[in-house]
This record gives sequence, structure tokens and C-alpha cells, in this order.
Amino acid sequence: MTSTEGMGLERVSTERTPLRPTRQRTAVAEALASVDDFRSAQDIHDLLSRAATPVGLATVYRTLNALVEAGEVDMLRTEDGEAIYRRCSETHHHHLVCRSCGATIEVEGPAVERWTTAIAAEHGYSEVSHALEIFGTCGSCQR
Amino acid sequence: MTSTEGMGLERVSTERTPLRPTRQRTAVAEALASVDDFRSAQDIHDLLSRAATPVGLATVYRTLNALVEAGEVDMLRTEDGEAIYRRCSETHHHHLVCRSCGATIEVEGPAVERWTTAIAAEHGYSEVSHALEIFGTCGSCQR
DNA sequence: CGCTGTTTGACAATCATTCTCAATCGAGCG
DNA sequence: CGCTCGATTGAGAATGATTGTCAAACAGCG
Ligand SMILES: [Zn+2]
Ligand SMILES: [Zn+2]
Ligand SMILES: [Zn+2]
Ligand SMILES: [Zn+2]
Repeated sequence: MTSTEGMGLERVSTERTPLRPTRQRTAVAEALASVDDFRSAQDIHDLLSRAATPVGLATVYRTLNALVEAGEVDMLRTEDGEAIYRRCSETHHHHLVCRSCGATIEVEGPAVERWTTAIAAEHGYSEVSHALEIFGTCGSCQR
Repeated sequence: MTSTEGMGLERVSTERTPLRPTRQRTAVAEALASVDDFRSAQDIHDLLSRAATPVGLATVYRTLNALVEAGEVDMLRTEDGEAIYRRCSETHHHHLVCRSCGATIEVEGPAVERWTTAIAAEHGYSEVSHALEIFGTCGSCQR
């Protein structure tokens, strides 16, 4: 929660080529940390050009993907297929997203986890993973 | 299950502008009926040009979207954001998809339905909907 | 300082999807 | 039938997100 601290950017990808914590990579991480809902790569890019830390669009995409790989951020797709990103907790969870303002809440559901693996096994599927998002209208957007 | 019978294309969209069952619209519906896994719009288009019933790409997209609107087909997105479509049962369900060959199984989970609405209500979200897909490697693709 | 592998970013290239719009179709009508 | 008019089609252009290119800028190191 301390801005960039603990984001683990300094040690992204414990395997492979250890990424170097450059100015632009930090900037992207900070931008993500400064908002609490999902944003598109272009949003982040705009946000950074508006501020005093311009970062090339290509770099924003590269960094975002690296962060997703590293499990530092969650990525999901809007109705029309655009990728949106959000800084999330490291543990497995799902999202309750406001369809109107984008307010996001992380939720956990052991029952769901159990159910999906059970169903998959039941049908002989292995290496199971799943994607679950809940959409609705949040309290503030209601009235 | 009887090829095109009961696909409801003849009465798509009971509201709005009642769509006319044209040659190309029927062709797309049949193409979808002939496969049992998810296919991209381009796949359908190729499939139709290969056969003796060419249908313009734009029309394929238009028809597919119409069918989705009408709730006749399910659409979901691949990892890289491409839209894929599948003829499905009318009732609410989820998908267990083979990551390798695409084999799809429709599954139901009352528990999940209950959980999502409960969680949403708990956080003051209304007009709740959700998206859940399960991915894995099917039995045949295992060995 | 020079050397070398990494990172960047302006710009071009991809690619799925949508838009345009003139040509074609088809159901109802005289 | 043959005509009319809105619905439909499709070739090709346009859009827009994402990725690829590659030369220039950088960073750690001897
Ligand atoms: Zn809201
Ligand atoms: Zn889960
Ligand atoms: Zn389905
Ligand atoms: Zn399979």
C-alpha cells in the first residue's frame, strides 16, 4: 500500500532474464497503484503523458504484460475485447466490478474453487484453470 | 439437434426488426450446428467459402452478433481477445473447454449462481450478472 | 572512459472487427 | 407476372488495439 514499495518490481520474474527496474517500468507500476479499478493500456499511457513522466505506448504494453506474467497485476477483457489491467493481491481471487463506474472489489470463494476442479475432474479434464468475473451496479451508481 | 431444425432462426428476435431468414443467415446457423466447439467468425467464414455457400465476412459477423443478441449462441473470448462462438442450449450454463482441442462441455452450477448473487448483494451491487469459464486439457488430449 | 547486452520509443505492420454504400434481393401488390 | 421499396449483402476502406522493427539511449562493468 506504500505507493511503489512492496510491488516487487525490483525482483519481477525470479526466473528468466531478471527485469531491470527502469524509470518507465516504475512509472507504469505507480500509475497502476494510483488507481483502484481496471484501466486499459492506453489509459495508463495517457495518464503518464499527462503527468511529467512520458512513457512510450509500446513500453506500457510490454511492462503491463510482464507484470501480468509475474502475477503482479490481473488482466481481463471488456465486453468488446479490450484488455484492462489492475494491481491486485497475489492470492487467487475474483472480481466484483461495477458496470457503470468500474469500482472493483476482490472476492474469494472456496466453494467455487472446489466446484470447478470437481467438475473438471469429473469430465476427465486436467490442468484446470478458470475465469470468473461478477458484474453489477454498485451502491453509489444506484440512485 | 436435428441440424437446422429448432434453431429458431425463422423467428430470431421476437422483438425489434424481425430478421429475415436468408440463405446466408441459414448457412451461418448450419455451420455453427455442424461443429460442437467454439469457432471464430473467421473460422466460420472459411468453413463456408470452402463449402458451396460463400458468405461475406461482414455478413458472418453481423449474423453471429445477431444470434448472440437473440441468445441463440454463446460468445466468449480467447486468451488473446478473439471472439469465438458456439451454438448452445437456451438455459444459463457455463463451459468446460479443452485448451488444446477446444472440446466443450456445458455445465451447470446452482451453487455458483447462488454464491455470485449473494456476494454481489452483500456488497450492495444490483443487476448482477457473471461470466465463468473453466479451461483444462480433455481426456483425449492428455496422453 | 570504451564494451556489450538491455531497454526504449517513434513508427510501421498485423489483425480482428466495423463501417460504407452501391448492387441485389424479396415480399407484397396491382 | 412485373414493379416498388425497404432489408440484406459484400467488396473494400476504415478503425483501433496490440505487436513488431530497429536504431538510438542506457546501464553495469572492467
Ligand atoms: Zn459504480
Ligand atoms: Zn477462482
Ligand atoms: Zn454455452
Ligand atoms: Zn482436447
